[in-house]
Amino acid sequence: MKAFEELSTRQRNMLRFMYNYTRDRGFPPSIREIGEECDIGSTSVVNYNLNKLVDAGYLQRSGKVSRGLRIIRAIPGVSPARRILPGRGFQRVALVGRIAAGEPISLPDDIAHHIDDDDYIEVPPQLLRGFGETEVFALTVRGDSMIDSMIQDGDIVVLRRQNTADNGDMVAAWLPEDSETTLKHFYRETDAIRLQPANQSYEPIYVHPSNCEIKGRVLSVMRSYS
Amino acid sequence: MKAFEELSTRQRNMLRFMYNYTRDRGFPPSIREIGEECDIGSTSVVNYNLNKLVDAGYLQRSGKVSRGLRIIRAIPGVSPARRILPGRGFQRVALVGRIAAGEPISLPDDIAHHIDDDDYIEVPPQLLRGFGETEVFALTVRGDSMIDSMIQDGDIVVLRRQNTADNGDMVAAWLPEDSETTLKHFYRETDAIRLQPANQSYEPIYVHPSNCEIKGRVLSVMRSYS
DNA sequence: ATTATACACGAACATATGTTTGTGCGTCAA
DNA sequence: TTGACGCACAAACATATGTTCGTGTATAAT
Repeated sequence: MKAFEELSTRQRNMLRFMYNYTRDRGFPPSIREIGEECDIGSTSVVNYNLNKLVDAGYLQRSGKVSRGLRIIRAIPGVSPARRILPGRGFQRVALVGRIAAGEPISLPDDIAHHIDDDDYIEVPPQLLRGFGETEVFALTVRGDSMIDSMIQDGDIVVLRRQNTADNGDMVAAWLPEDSETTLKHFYRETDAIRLQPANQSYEPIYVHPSNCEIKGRVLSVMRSYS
Repeated sequence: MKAFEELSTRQRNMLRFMYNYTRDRGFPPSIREIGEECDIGSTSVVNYNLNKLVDAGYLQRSGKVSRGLRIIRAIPGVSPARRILPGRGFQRVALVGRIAAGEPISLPDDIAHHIDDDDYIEVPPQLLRGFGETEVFALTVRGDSMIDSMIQDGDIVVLRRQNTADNGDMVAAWLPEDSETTLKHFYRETDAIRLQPANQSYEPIYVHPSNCEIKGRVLSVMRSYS
């Protein structure tokens, strides 16, 4: 159970490479691929150091099977990023921008296209309500203008991309006439749309349907205190 | 992009096997292993159906590389369980109870002892601020009494167990004389403690230090809209 | 009947890949 | 010196594993 710093430079490089490779491709590298990347001429040297890493408690090996490697201990200097297997475990959600009262929400047309980018946040399953990675996105809230909806500066809101809403839904709405973006509970009245703050001590807003573009439904909010 | 139910029984079995195998061993199965498990006599049949799964949008294949498989779409009926790669990924946090204005926070003495229980919530790393599983716990907020601190009924607050606080910290405090629990920003003044709501439109509370037991520091809040 | 298509089988093939063996080069202790 | 040990290299070896080919059997469309 050696500490990471006690490993040789070569072994640290190998670990990092294996980690990144597995994260990016979904399966571990072969011995020869490790050698190539870490400038090791001979496969036996890779094999030798792999066994060292097993002894040090970082690796599991399955004998005789190709790519039979598994990193079983956290190593510094690597980013977790995307999951190897999809599922209702944790999901990465594209953090596509920010929301503030005075500016429209600008959404890239194709959220799925965002997949290759770096701006991601990991969201626990309870907060996703069953929706998939591609239909969900996240925004950072800027300013205190959403305070009547119990959302403050720095909060991250997770939304599902949709243009309609049911009564009672919390939605992100763009009000063209007011040049306002807001997060409110949606209620369709006979002649207007009522946007109801989450905090009872604030008054609802009434807008004409033509002055209310729904951008998405709010699924959840995450806040971190510094 | 076929739905899971449109796949043949054989293909569904293959997907599930690949998923479980990868989850349990850390790397994908070989073609022959898939065939053996799914009662397929010929490797070419496995190969054929793997390509079908690629067409259906469930799988990625890396040509010529052994075990070059990656499941890229969630499939029903499998449990995520352990992560393939270790890391500062998600952590389970004990959900030890609830907090409401009228009742004290009751914390089990040993949070670590709670580990075997079922009441857990998974928290993304950003919200833990580097603290470990044993020093952190979570509470469900009941009632609207924390509304001045931008926290509403149903919210889950993650706290670090501690009895002191620095100025500006958001803390969970039990006020014995008032029989009140509250979440506020903590400020030590010359003669009293000021408990400042997060929402500027509410007034601070001043209490005597003897009437303020700090239970923990609030690290983050999670909210899910139904 | 004919063609096309989806799916399945077995066998042969090519090679990607883990394993082993022999050797050499340092450092350190006896 | 000597020997042990950790680490590295190259080459040969054995096999695990992806790929391809020829064939067969249904079912549906023409």
